[in-house]
Amino acid sequence: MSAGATTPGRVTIRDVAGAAQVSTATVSKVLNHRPDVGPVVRQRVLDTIDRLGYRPSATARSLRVRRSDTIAIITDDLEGIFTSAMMRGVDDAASAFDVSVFLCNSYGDPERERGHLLRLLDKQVDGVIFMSGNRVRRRSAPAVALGDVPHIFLYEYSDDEATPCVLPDDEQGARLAVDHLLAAGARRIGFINGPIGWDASHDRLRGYQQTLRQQTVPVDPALTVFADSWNPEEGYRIATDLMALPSPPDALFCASDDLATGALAALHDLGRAIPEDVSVVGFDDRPLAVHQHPPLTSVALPLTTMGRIAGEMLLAAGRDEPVVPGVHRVPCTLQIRQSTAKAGSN
Amino acid sequence: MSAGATTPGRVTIRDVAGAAQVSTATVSKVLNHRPDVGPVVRQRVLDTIDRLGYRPSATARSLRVRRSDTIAIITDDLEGIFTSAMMRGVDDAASAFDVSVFLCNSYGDPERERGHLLRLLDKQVDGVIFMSGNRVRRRSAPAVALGDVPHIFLYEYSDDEATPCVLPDDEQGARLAVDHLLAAGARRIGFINGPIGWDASHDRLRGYQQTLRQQTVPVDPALTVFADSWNPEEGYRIATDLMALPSPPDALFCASDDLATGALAALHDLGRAIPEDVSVVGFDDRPLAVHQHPPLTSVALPLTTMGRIAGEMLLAAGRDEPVVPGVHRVPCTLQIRQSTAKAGSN
DNA sequence: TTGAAAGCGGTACCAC
DNA sequence: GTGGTACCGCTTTCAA
Repeated sequence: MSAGATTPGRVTIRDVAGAAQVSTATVSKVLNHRPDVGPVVRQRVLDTIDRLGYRPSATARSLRVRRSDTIAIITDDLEGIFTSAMMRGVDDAASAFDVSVFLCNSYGDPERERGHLLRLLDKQVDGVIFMSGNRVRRRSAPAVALGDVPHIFLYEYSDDEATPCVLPDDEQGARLAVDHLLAAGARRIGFINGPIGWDASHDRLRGYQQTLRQQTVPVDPALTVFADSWNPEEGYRIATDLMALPSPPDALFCASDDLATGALAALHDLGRAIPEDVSVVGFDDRPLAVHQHPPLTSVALPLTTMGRIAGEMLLAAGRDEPVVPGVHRVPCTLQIRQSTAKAGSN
Repeated sequence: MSAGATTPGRVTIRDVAGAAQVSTATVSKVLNHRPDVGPVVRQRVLDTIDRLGYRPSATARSLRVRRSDTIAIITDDLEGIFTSAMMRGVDDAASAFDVSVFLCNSYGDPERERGHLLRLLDKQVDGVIFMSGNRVRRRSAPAVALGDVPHIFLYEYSDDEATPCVLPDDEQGARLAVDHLLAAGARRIGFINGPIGWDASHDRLRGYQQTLRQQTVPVDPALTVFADSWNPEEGYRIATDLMALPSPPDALFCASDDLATGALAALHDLGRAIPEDVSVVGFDDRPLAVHQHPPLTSVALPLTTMGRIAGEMLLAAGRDEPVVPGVHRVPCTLQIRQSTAKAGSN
């Protein structure tokens, strides 16, 4: 048998040092890619390390260097429809840097958030992402003062302008949709907007109106309706109303895929052909969009990208790289499917 | 100013000891609710602790006691439709014990799983949950030998019978559905089953057949169809076929909500009234079920409960409590909505 | 280039 | 009941 760990449990840096005939200091230097180790000694240490299957204890290291190579996500809604895509983005960024991610669910309750935060601080997390699982809204400050622990808001924001926040570019997303509909020949675009209480609704309305004006298409206020909820039922109701107008729309821009599915159902019931009679575009590009009849063109929220950016910013902050405070808007993209007519096909 | 930490950074156990005129050993005992501390000293220590706002370093503690009060979830699909509900269950269980949860996404890639596991082991995790984000399937052994770190399979399983796994009781779920349909007066229940490659499909078929036999209702093989996928398109196709039978079904039991939505669409297109002409029940009880027309009765997977149970079992194992190996089936529940006729209303 | 040794912040054994 | 102190496993001066 080769010389190995004589200690019971895990093999430690001391075992390696012993077996390689060097001090623990030297092993540590090799581990951390320090230049001040002779090539032959370094190689001997390296060999010993994998002969013994040595793995440094992250815990011991954390205690020393006061970093844990760990970040955390605190979300108010773990089951929110947008949660997992953003989490994946964060996870991707973290994994790329060998950083682990804690997941915490606060249920939107400051007391729970506080509990999680304290525990995270005790565990030396290197950063925290506060993430909303649903539509963007302002939130209050973190339930615990974070001191010098970097943190970022993801899909939500607060009064504190100093801490960065990452949001989708709703206005630009709306422009994408309207541009596409105009190019497809639409001239009267009905806008089934989200409820009036949400920031996204206002941003998207701005994008909608600007694009029309820019293309010198008249903006008819009767064509814009704020829904009472983001649900299909509202989409159905509003689409029905809009199509009953004396001069009905030839396209519908819906602020969510759910609203759009309701609108599709309404158009079916009215016997309108999609996209021949009226084109429909949704917003969010959730998986259900592809299963509609016809498959739904939709503005995709850049959720995974947002998560990745938030993760990268946080990790950069941890490495003392400069971090830009304020709002970071990530552009949406358009997923074109069969619910909208092809360009020039009016 | 009160006597406080004189050291720069965080306040440590030594600061508390100094300020309270006791040894660090005593502070530690108070922290850990050891009985061998006098009441007056204990109180003095307690007071000092919150006067100084002292919080013990979890990292230092972990190093000593070789526990991190941390568990991990490794999933093959962070964005799977069932992922977040199970995660929430795990999170609830963990939070109740002041344990934090690492979230890792392997993308189903053993190499990534390996990377995550090594990192987790380095960080002294107290346990690992391997979780599938989609339908239950057999998986290979963990990509790294876990030694004495407890682990559990959640919504997946492996050959290794020694490690516990937590699964939904698909057979019982099917019985629930069929019982309900029979009670509602159905006599010819079409079964739009999942694809044949999935365990759930076979378990549910067994439940379906057993219930019929038990109630002495004839089992017509022509009424059971394995779908090619879990998607609505398949549900539409198969429902159409079934309704074209010489003696068509008076109820449809669908193995997923997606299949059920397809079936609903088919029935609409055929002009059949739901539930008057035919009752429909889905499986999974996803949020979309409630938005169908009519709202869909569905067998609910006990996802959050499963997550909670897995979390609790894992934590129990960490505290050396007995853990039952083998398969743990968690019962499904039935969400009754308007797509099925009321009992006795045939 | 290499190593001895002093911590990081707790815990727990053992003596008093 | 209370305290002294040797660790847990690693990093980091600083001297040789």
